[in-house]
Amino acid sequence: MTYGTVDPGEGKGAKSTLASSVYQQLRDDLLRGALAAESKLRVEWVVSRYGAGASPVREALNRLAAEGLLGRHDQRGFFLMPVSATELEELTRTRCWLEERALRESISHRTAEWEEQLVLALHRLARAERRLPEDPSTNNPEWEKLHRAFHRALIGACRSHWLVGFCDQLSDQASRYRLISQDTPGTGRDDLGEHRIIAERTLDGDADRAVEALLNHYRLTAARCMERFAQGYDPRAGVAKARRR
Amino acid sequence: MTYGTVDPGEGKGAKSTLASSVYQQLRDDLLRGALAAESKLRVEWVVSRYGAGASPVREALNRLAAEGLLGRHDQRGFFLMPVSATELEELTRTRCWLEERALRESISHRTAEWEEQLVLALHRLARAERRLPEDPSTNNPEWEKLHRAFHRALIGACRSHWLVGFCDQLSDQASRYRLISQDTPGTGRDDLGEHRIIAERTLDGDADRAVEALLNHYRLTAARCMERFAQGYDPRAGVAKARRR
DNA sequence: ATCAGCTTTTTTATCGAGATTCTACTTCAT
DNA sequence: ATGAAGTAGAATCTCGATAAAAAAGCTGAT
Repeated sequence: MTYGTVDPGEGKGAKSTLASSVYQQLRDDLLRGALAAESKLRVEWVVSRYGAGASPVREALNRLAAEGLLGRHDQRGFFLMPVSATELEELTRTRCWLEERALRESISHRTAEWEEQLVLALHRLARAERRLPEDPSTNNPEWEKLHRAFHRALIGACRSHWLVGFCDQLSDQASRYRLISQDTPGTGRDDLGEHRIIAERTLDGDADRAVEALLNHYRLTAARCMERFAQGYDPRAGVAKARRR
Repeated sequence: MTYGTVDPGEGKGAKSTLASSVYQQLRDDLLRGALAAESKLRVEWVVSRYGAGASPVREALNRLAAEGLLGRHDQRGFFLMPVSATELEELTRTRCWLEERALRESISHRTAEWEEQLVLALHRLARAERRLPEDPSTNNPEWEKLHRAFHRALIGACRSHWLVGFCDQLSDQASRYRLISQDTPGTGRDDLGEHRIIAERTLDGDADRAVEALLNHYRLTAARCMERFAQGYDPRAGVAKARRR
């Protein structure tokens, strides 16, 4: 009847805390779009789902709220941030501003090591399948990871961990929209080709055209989400009904 | 002599939670530079200082860590983020990138209401004293608040709450550096004049020159902090002794 | 003296119960 | 019916105690 009867060992998290473990899992599920249907996030529900006490769960929720993936009203608990077309627009706009700056700085301060990292990231991305082989209707988490790593590598030489962090944060938000809206790849789009062009121009030091390709990449993705959004997305996720105080 | 022995009702925070209250107070103290001498932040210490249980305190610490004001190592607690010259440099650089973009967007999407807010913010700032009248060696919290409000108003029309949030975050960090290094105003610097010029050029729609003034403003402040830093700042604050793992 | 290994002390992280606050529902008067 | 007031239920938030982990202290051999 020890404390963590089942828990801390569960899986791999050898020396991490329960709070961090819940944080990670919940975050993954958030980005995966797995929870977008519910607006309110009751602590008790999270507790029973991830098998941890209220205290670590609350810590995890607080972190996620500070990151903008959840919302919080004092004495009224936590809720999933609603999704909307205008929010997606604002998100994309901001993302383009920051990523442009980051990419330009990266290019103008490039190092040999950074270039190698980028080549590597592209290669790995090329090797991965976007959809799961066994179930082509589901996104491949491995691809998602490599995709993020590629974009991360792209701006890795910008000499600002702040800017990198902000881009990551926006990237998380964008992922959420993309996976919620079930953006189906392959439909008249050459994912790999787009990334290859971005990398090529970047490695060539052609900042203007690299930025152009990168921004088009983001805007195209956003536009496709918007479509799905408009046509048939169940708006249950947006029900947060921002209540007054 | 505890802080809020009588706790939640204390003062005005009628319907907020203890966690939020601790968060606010601790955050203020962090920015005020009041705690910079200690590197480690023991939970028990915070508990006894702010008069709340461990759970709300931990929630507050988690929020602050997610914001970058604190650091955290699993199973090893929280610590104050160390300060350093290179970090200040990186911070300033990032800040200039983001604020430039925000100001340009604000100017090119300006509205009458935004302009009025800006005029108002400048007026209020002009009325406030930077130092406390009774003790000229201490910064006036009221001025700090109005100063922040001014810069916030400046970028208020940029149409991105994300960008505004990022700028706020960097602004917090910059405040911390400024107040830690005890940047003494009045020494050969016309604070109000700088802000007035920024506002004028902004209201004139002269984006290029407004940005120039704004960035000079930030860079000058950073340079003054750096001086203080180099000459006589007690580096106890930076002792975080980045321990491996 | 120095360092590995063990013991003690300090600190962090977690749980379970209880107090407080909000929400939903019922009742009653207009 | 509509709306206000009161009540029962559910959820959030908080505390105090306890387990787990890390840090500090100690012993003894090389």
